[in-house]
Amino acid sequence: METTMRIGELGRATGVEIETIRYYEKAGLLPGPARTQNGYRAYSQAHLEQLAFIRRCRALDMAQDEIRDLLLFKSQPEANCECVNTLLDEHIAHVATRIAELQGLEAQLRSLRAQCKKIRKARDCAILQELAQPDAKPVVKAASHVKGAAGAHRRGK
Amino acid sequence: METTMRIGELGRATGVEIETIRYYEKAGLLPGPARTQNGYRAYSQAHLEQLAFIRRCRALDMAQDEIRDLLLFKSQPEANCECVNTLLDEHIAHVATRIAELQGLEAQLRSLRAQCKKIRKARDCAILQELAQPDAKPVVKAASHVKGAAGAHRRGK
DNA sequence: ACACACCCTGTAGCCGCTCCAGGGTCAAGG
DNA sequence: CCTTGACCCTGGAGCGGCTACAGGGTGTGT
Repeated sequence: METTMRIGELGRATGVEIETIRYYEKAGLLPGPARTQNGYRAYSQAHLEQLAFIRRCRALDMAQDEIRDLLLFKSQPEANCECVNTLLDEHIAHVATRIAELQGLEAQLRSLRAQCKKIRKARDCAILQELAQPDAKPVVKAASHVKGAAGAHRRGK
Repeated sequence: METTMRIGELGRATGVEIETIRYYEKAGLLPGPARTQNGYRAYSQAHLEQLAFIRRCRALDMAQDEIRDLLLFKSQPEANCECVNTLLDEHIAHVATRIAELQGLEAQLRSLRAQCKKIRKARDCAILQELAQPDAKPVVKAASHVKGAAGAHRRGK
């Protein structure tokens, strides 16, 4: 009676790449499903739902740790949900912080860009000059603040 | 005449960790310095300036590729600086895009959070319920959009 | 003689995937 | 019966930008 699906079907149904699904299993986010005789993964409806849940959390930029916590809460219907609220609040705070950082960054970048309106020799480029100048505002200090964030949002593929 | 400094001094002077400096050398951002008899790195003033330049770029969240390009332009004073401007414009665009994404995210998170005002049993928690619901707006679609960005700004240490 | 601060190389880990090599399984078509 | 092709498996490497550690050498002071 239980309809099961293979990994490819599950991937198509959720829009998740096969390799990512296997990765979630290895990472302990998605429980390992039953196997058919030939060793293929046989997923149930519950797996599909959990995978969709994971993806929605990821779409909200939650880390695996956070998702694991949420899954745990979900599996304990009698627990009280304060922790969920707290987790979400903290996550929102992190996102807000990151936005503020990036906005500061953008302002700096725009002011830097405004230094050079016309095309000149690199030697005279005000942008390169400013980047080379040690006394350029608290830019360097900012580095430690942004720490761990840099290069994060890199262009896809 | 040339005052040289060891890696520890350079680190202190720039606020960059020793391991990071060695990493930049390996990554081709900072040229490998002369060595003393015992094999210690002996950095010149030029190294210090280049490292500071790199850190200012990193503080502006530029990728290593971008920094390498900038360093190249800097080393070609006769080239024209249009490329610098273009690079910066693209970088600004990326930052702006990321900000917009995160703002959308924040709005979603806040509306999700607003679902649960009081503390209840996890079973009844509207947040968990909404995350479990497949038809919750185009959240899932957003996933592919944010792709490559998730988990990026993780809390430092 | 020893402690201690500093330096070296090389390797592994973090996150969230993504991709690849090298194989097995199974149904349809020649 | 054999091949083709779509699908599946495992295990490992790679991305960026570091960070941390193991296991050693060097140089100064007590």
